[in-house]
Formats: sequence, C-alpha cells, structure tokens
Amino acid sequence: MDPAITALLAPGIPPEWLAPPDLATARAAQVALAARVLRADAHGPVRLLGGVDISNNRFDPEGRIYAAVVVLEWPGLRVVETAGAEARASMPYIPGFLGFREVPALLAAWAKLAAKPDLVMVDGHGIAHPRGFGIAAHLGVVLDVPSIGVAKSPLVGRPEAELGEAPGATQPLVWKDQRLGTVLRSKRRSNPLWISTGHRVSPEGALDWVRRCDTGYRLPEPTRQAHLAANAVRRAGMAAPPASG
DNA sequence: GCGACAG
DNA sequence: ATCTTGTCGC
Repeated sequence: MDPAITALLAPGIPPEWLAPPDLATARAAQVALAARVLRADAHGPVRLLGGVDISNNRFDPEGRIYAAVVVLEWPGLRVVETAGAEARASMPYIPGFLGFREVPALLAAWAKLAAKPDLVMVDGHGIAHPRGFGIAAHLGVVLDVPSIGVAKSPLVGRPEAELGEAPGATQPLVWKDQRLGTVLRSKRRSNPLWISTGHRVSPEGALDWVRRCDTGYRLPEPTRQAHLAANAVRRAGMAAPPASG
C-alpha cells in the first residue's frame, strides 16, 4: 500500500479496506463505513471546491483507471489546480461496488494536490445506494472530507412525484421512507441529475451547492471539469498534468 | 424466483 | 466508462 495514500486516510480507516479480497468482505466494509457517514451540514467555510472523475478504455487488457481531481475557487468557479493519476482496477465495474474500483485511483490523484478542497463533488451516488455507501460517501468518509454525490442515472430510490420538465425542477429523492437527496432537472430537455448526501453535507445542502455551481451545462462545474480532466489524463497517457489557472 | 443495476 | 461528426429537433 502506498504510504502517500495511507497518510490521507481518516483515523480508523484500515488501508486494506480500500481493496477487499472478495465481494462479501467489500459488502461488510461498506456497512461498517456507512455508519460513519454524517448526513448533516457539518463543515467549515468553503473556499475551494473539488470535482473528481475517472476515465478508462473500454477494452484495455491492463484495466487502467485514469483519475482526475480538479480544484475550483469559490466563488468564481475557476479551476486553480488539477491533479491526475493512473491506477490498476482492482475489480471490474459491479453496480453497488463502484467505490472499490475508483476510490484508490482518486486518492492517488488527491495526494498530489497542493491545496485540498473544502468540499468535493463526485460523479456517482452518495447515500442513494443499497447500503447507503455510494462512491461519494465512500470518498468522503475515507478522507473525512465533505462530499456530494452527483449521478447521471438512478441506482436506488425515485422522485417523490413526477419531475417537471422546466429547468430547475426538483423532486425529493426518496427510498424506503427516507429522503436521501434530490432529483434535479438541471437543464432543459436533459435527463435529470441524482443528487445525494456524500458526507458532512445534508440532502438540502447538497442541492444548494450543485445549484451554485450551475454554469449552463447539465453537470455542475466541478464535476464537468473533472470529467474533461480525466479524459485529458487518459488521452495524454500521463498521470500528472501540470497545475493550471 | 425474477428483474434492476452509479461508472 | 468509451467508440465518434454532423445533424435533427426544440
């Protein structure tokens, strides 16, 4: 295990839990770690916003994962730093276990940042997950950083009522009598975003932050920039693009 | 038992 | 997730 990465882990997070040997162990780790998720706004002032995403090749026999972390100033939403990393996938994509596939690569990129974000948006679900531990909650808990899940399609739960067509329309995202987040039509004629608490951010707070990061695209700026950055990392075949402004 | 199933 | 430019529709 890379010491640069284990040094990032919050106290009480066993490094070996990042890459469980089998799905049964992975599931147990999710249940244990989900107990640490804070579903309320419990964070300090936000001056730096983070966005993370990964990119990979459809049929790369090497199973390489290219991760990117972008840091944006708040307010302003300008990208002030970008970090990338390449890692081997420890497991294939399995719905419900995305965190184990992508988080290690994200941590490797995170370790390269000069300044860490105060709050991060993740491409995927937070607590809107079978065991309440989607990738946004996963990253948030292992780093103990406030996080928000911004997914492009559903995993569990549904809008409380029919979602309006107008841009800005919302519906509470509910599952098993719990409000986990919000379904948001961020853009006209686009499929909605599935926003949920990751860690240290309430379902309502998560929606507020996503709305503050609207730049006219379907995705909020942090996640949108992270997606572009991850693709750039992969196409360049490099793991450490220089910081930009 | 069967279908659903983030990226 | 990714292969890919222009094109159709609102």
